[in-house]
Amino acid sequence: MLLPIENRRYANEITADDDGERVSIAGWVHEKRDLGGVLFLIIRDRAGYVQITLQKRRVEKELFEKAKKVPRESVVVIDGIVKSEKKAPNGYEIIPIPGHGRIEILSVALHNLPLDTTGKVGAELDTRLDARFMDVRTERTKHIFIIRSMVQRAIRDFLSERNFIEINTPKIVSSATEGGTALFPISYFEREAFLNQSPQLYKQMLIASGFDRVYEIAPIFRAEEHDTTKHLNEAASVDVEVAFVSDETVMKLLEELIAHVYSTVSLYPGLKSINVQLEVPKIPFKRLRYDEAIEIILDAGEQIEWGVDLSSSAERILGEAMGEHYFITDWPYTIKPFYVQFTGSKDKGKGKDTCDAFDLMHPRLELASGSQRVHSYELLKENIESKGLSVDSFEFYLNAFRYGMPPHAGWGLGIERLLMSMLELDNIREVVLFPRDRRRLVP
RNA sequence: GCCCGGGUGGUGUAGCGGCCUAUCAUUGAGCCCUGUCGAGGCUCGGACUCGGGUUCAAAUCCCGACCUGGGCGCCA
Repeated sequence: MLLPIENRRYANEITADDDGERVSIAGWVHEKRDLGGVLFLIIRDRAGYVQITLQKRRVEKELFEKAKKVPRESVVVIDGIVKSEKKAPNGYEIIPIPGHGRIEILSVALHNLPLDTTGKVGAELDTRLDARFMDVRTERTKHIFIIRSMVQRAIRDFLSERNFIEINTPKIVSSATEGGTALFPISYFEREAFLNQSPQLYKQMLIASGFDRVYEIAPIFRAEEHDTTKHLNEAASVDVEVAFVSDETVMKLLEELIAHVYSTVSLYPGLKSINVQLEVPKIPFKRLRYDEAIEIILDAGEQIEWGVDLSSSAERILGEAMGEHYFITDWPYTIKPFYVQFTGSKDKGKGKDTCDAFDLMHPRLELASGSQRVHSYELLKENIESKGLSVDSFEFYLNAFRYGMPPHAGWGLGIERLLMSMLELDNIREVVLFPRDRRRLVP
């Protein structure tokens, strides 16, 4: 390597004040502007753009020709002097050093790029996903994924500050977590196994281990054939479980987490290239009981019976009525999983048995769901049986409830849904680098 | 899984029976141009998803396959 590439500066580490300094820059050739006697190369790195200016009269002929011929999106290193220049973008440009000046091409890009990285010509999502590596070179997409990283870091910071232990649970499992969703079967040596739909059972088992506050950020897999803008077959979930607390406590934790994530992201300057105005939601979020939600939906003229899950249009009606984040609480017991705590007395006598479960809703879609859990071995076993599931296949889980299991509550939050709702994106695939959906397995 | 749209140069599009030897932008090649920042000007190259059918004539109409966008269902 001829150039000091490892001491290179990022675009945002140079200013007009560095006038006269010798620097090296490494990146992709974003644009070339050939004016005949002067040639501008716009080099893009992770942090931004730097203009390299070559004046035909002042540089060696070979260097000028080389710069003129370098294909867009090629990777180059440039060694030059910073020159303060009002006419240049950002108020400075890099001038290759006379006599020593050099532009080294580290990797030549093919032409006929799969998509335009400058934003002049758009591309459809499908085209972008096929060439995702190049799509991430565009401003908007790059910032979406930097924000995704910020969000995950903010969540980890928030939870570890509150004394949570980050855990890792298996993604290859022997049986379904809770029924309901379809699982992907895989071959595990001589046996059949599945990809995990949720860490639910394992995080609860760790509550019995004495880790009284746990969380995991990990993929979940759902084999549903849905093909919509808000579903994925592989998604990322933040799962939290807390011992010795009620559902109300974990709801507070959840809303505080959401507010924390929003306020962290709202400071990010890259938001403007996604064209979104981020308002930190006010907490506490409104609480809406399931029966109140049903009233609102019926008042809007939509047919719905007490005891069923909410349809997409029902969710929309509620979203419009609420206008901001809200919780739906007191769900019918029959539509929630066996590990959810039965409320018991709240609606006694009405034949409408509820449970201590909640969903966190954004006006556009559901973000999270959680509950107070059953911690009695007997009750849990009974629930598994009454939901028509096999007690035998849950033995490994039930065992954890027989030797000292504290009361506990928790939730699972979809990271992609949080991101798409926060960034006002129409398609959940926008926030996944390499999404897995009904049709897409590559790249 | 069901219902409704759509597949035109690398990308994004116009055209929707004959005027298509297919529009425009961007990209690429070449030329002119010393301050561009969506640089500009001129020249050139590059496409009708595939298969079958209707018709004197198909990018255009019909059928099938594949791909794709949206809605519903399922689901988080």
